[in-house]
Amino acid sequence: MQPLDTQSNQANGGNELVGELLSTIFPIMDALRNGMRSQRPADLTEPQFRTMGFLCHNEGISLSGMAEEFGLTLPTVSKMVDGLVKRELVLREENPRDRRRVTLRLTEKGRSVFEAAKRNTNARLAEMLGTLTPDERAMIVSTLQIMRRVFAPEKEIG
Amino acid sequence: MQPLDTQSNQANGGNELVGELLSTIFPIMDALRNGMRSQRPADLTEPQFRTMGFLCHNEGISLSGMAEEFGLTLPTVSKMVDGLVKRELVLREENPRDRRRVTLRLTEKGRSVFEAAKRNTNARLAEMLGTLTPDERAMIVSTLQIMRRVFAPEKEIG
DNA sequence: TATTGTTATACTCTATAACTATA
DNA sequence: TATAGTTATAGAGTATAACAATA
Repeated sequence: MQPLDTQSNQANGGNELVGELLSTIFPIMDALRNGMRSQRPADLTEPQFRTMGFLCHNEGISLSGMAEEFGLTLPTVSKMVDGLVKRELVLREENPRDRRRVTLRLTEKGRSVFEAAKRNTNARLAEMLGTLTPDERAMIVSTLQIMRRVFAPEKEIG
Repeated sequence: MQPLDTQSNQANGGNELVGELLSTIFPIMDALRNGMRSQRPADLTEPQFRTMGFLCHNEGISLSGMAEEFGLTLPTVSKMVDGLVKRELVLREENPRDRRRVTLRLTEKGRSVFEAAKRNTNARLAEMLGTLTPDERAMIVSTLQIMRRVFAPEKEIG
């Protein structure tokens, strides 16, 4: 949102970048949250959106698998899943091979709510990004790939 | 964190970008939160960090000014400021010219805690970005400027 | 009457500690 | 004994509704 102290970020290599990075991603996160919240009552918070997006591609994962994936504690994901189960967006099922383990997946309703939130989020962000030229968008694509190498090295998009 | 459904984002202009944008900024936000939380007991949450960064450059702003700036409601910022006041990081003062109004500023402790969190956050992110080549960093700088034109048009860094 | 802010209430997100059930 | 998960508790962040004080 703000430069957060531009003056002191002009020294060396990566450091120079950080203030600009923060004052760019904060407004993006704001726009993202607005997109997810814009169609009540089927709206989702950012953690719920991430959780359901992950379940969309990792059906049957356990709670501890999710906790590790997201870098959160077990009680945190357990409680977050509680909320999604209460809204009938996610199913908690027992794993018969190891009855300590829970397996998770989206309900049909969950999938459709997630897809709607994603469409909405995409539409909002895409509309904003659509004001750029093709060259500018291509430059963003290349740069995002570089940034993912740094911040999400194990999660390249194929 | 995840692509969140790469397949369906390959159609038109801005839309193609959105999946890549999300799977890039989520891990960045994770790294940022880790940086802010890494030196207890003086750690800050992301909203606290943003609030204090804003106060750092806008001493004397009112609660409603902050609420508008952040796109939050008055009760929300009032309560968040409560927490910062309780930790003696922010001062709430009465404005004698309009006694309905509150003016806010960082305490000395607040300033030093914020600077420490910022140093820590910067160091962590800068270390990660420092693995890139100068050309790659220059490309990121240019791209962030483009993205700010889209998502934070009124807040250019001078 | 309109504006500024607080309080009451409720829900989500997060953590640590203590617990249960299963392996 | 170790692992998977839940429950208890607590604090932060968010909202809406109802309120008080000031203009």
